[in-house]
Amino acid sequence: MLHVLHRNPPAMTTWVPTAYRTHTLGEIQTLGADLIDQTVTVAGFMEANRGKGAICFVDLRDGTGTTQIFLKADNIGPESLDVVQRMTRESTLQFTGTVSLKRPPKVKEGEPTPPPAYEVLATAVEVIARAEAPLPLGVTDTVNVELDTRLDNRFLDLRRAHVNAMFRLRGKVLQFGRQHLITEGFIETHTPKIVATATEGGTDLFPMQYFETPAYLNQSPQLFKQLCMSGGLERVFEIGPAFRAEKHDTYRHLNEFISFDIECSWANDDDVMGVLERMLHHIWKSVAEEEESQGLIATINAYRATQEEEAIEVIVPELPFPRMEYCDAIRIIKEKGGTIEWGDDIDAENSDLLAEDLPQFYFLPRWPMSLKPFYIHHVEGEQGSTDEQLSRGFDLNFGRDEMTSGGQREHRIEVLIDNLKKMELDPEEFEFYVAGFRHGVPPHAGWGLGVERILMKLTGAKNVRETVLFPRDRKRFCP
RNA sequence: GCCCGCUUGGUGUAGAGGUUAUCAUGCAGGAUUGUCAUUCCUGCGACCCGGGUUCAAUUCCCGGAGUGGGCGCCA
Repeated sequence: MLHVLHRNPPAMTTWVPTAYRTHTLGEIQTLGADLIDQTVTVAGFMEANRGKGAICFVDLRDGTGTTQIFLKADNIGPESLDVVQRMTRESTLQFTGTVSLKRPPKVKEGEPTPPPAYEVLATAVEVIARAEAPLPLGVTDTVNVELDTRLDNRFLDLRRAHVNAMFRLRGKVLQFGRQHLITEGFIETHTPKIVATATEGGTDLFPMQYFETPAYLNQSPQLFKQLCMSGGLERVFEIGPAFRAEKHDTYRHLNEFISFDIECSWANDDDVMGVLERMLHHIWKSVAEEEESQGLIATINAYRATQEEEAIEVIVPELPFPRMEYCDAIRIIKEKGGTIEWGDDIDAENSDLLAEDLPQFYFLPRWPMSLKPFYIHHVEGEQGSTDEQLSRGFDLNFGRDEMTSGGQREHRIEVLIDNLKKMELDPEEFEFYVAGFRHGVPPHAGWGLGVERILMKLTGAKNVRETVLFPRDRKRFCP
């Protein structure tokens, strides 16, 4: 039932009364027994009104839950009653009244009686903003709405319980991830988003004007977080936007996304894979165990049930995550009949073959150096099956989808300059970066994780746009 | 960028070369009701744009626009 919203705030949250309300609607339910007969002022969106006669019921919704407002002509006056009865759905209303125990619904014999609920017996109403009708999309309607229609009217879409839950869950995921990294000694940083140099090779960037000079929106915090290592910050993380002007159009790509990045000194690729799997494990475990997060998942599942979609289940991944080295991945793909040669990138079709046996998280370490960017470290003597140089770069996949790429970074300045030249990049253009390696630098490693892709896996979203408030893609940058 | 599909009331859909274009949801009005996905009655509201074929096109063909899926690339 869609009206069962799992939005009551956790006990630790304090909702201080504001100019427009003395209590949240969630509080009316959670504190109801103590509030009986007290006068309260509440405010919210009118989800529905029932009753055209001498009485009327309003389902009022705010950010914490839904509560029924009971109106009787005797209490509120015939004029106010009429106003509410004629009110359009999703209008914002403010009610003053007394808290009372809601009469229990009639239940069929044999069915359990629901727990006590509370309502507000209204004595006054204030229309704050009347909603125009019809709504571009129904907030509580059971009809399916296409993603494009939803995104055009995102503010209304967000009022839908399962969509709202998605973004609350997004906040939770960021909170749990942040929490974990802090316990491992990482500090939160921010790197610039306006950059002078093409970050990793000069393509696929959004150009912009910086006063008199051309500049770009940064595609990744990569080079700057490495400079933090040279600066002795030792362990940093950043949760921030990255911009890529790639003209892709798929369920998992955005032109602006939030990158969850870390960089860690005195560490190699294996060390930061450990950080990554511990962090993801913590996020999944927290979502699976924390009451409020479970409520959000339940809200999403309640909606999925109306769409006849399978319920999502938060399966906490076991530590350590499986590791499948690049060479083994190539071998397995070939065994399964996939078309691939050593040195090729692993395309979607071949990823599907790997995902048959590894449907959840797994690491793909030790890619060929030729497939990795200039800043990735390699160890001489580590050769693949065709004798070519392996790198210390890795990916983390969830089934067929790439979640993360990371690796140990090249801290040897001669090798770094050599890499730049081999990849036909001009070391001069990267002078601001290369300079950071001239006066001592710790070996270091790190990764970047797509927050939206994590959310997709957690919530069963089939399109990454579902996990972003106002997604930017090839065709959309408004709203 | 390439390949494939789709476009019908506010939303989401069914459908046929020709009669009043289906259903759900919604909206308006009414009856009933301490309701709770209320129920019942009445009404409202749609064939993406341009061209072509045809006696007749919303339906078939071509083009455009929009949109969805797959791929490349990536997080």
